[in-house]
Amino acid sequence: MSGPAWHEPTLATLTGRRFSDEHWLFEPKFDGVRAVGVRDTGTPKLYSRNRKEMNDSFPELVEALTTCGRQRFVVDGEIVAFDGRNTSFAALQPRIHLTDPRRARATGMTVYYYLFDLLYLDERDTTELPLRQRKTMLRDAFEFTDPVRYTTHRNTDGERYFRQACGRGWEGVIAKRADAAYHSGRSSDWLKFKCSQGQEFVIAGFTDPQGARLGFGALLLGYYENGRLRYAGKVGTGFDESLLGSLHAQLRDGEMPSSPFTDQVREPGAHWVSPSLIGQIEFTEWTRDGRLRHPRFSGLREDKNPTEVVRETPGNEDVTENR
DNA sequence: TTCCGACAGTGGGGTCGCAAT
DNA sequence: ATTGCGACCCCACTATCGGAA
Repeated sequence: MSGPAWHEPTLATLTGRRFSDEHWLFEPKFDGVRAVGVRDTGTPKLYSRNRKEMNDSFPELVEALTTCGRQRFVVDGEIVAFDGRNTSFAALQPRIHLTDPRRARATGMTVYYYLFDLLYLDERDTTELPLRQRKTMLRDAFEFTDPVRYTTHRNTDGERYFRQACGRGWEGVIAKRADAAYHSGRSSDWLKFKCSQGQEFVIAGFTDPQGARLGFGALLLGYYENGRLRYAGKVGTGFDESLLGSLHAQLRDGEMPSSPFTDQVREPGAHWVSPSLIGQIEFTEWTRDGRLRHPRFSGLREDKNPTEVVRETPGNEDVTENR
């Protein structure tokens, strides 16, 4: 890199392993949009993970980067909006695609740019330096005033930090190897510890497969509320080929002509099945529209009656479970 | 030889922009 | 005015293949 220029960001690898290790440090996992900030003396640019320029969506962040005291730099961070105390992708979403900076500002949604890495400063490419050193340089290089913020990290006790993060309703924690150079693309030097949710859902339909897919595309999921079957969205991942085949056979046996849902489900070509199978589904959160976000299938549940399947909320936990 | 990482392909919710209806 | 579609954001997961160990 001869000057400050776009650099493909590091992507963290999901892991179920939690650990504490003196060679690793721990950061909050934000629920926002990844952004690489580049300035070569002129107007700073904000780029998405796929190198799409986002200046028009976040004009106040561009402005803040202009006045932060440095002429030539490349930084890595996350653009976030808050819903209460926590970062919220849903809150940010209406701004992401806006192409008119005046409209972006007019949304009234306050956004912040949390910086957590430094790739270039003044005349120097810093990507080969160890992470800890890059972070120190980053912290010292800029005047952090809203909406640009420095991302604080923990040096110790990653497991405890993870538990606290989940308790606060965060998305999770990113663990980073403290002595590693900056690596573009997917890397095992950065690991995601995700706080996940899961519960059972009734399977009440399925969609046709696309392309080379076998069996079915996705399962249509529901839960009972006051004796009526509410729609909770679809799940289309988590199956291997044999499960796609065997589940599809079971579903065909239970097919029925009309929708068992009380909600209108607009799903062209959907097949309806009598709600007797129950699936365990992992997901990140409920969306505003009552659908599952990032759902994945983790198995069939044989130990429950479909009518017992309800939407679980904090304080509405099934006391027979010990998750 | 076995294992691992990168990649392609399938699937999810949501939003905007634009063309077709 | 409404609807449908693609292109983006956020993703999870499986299958495959080639190179590293």
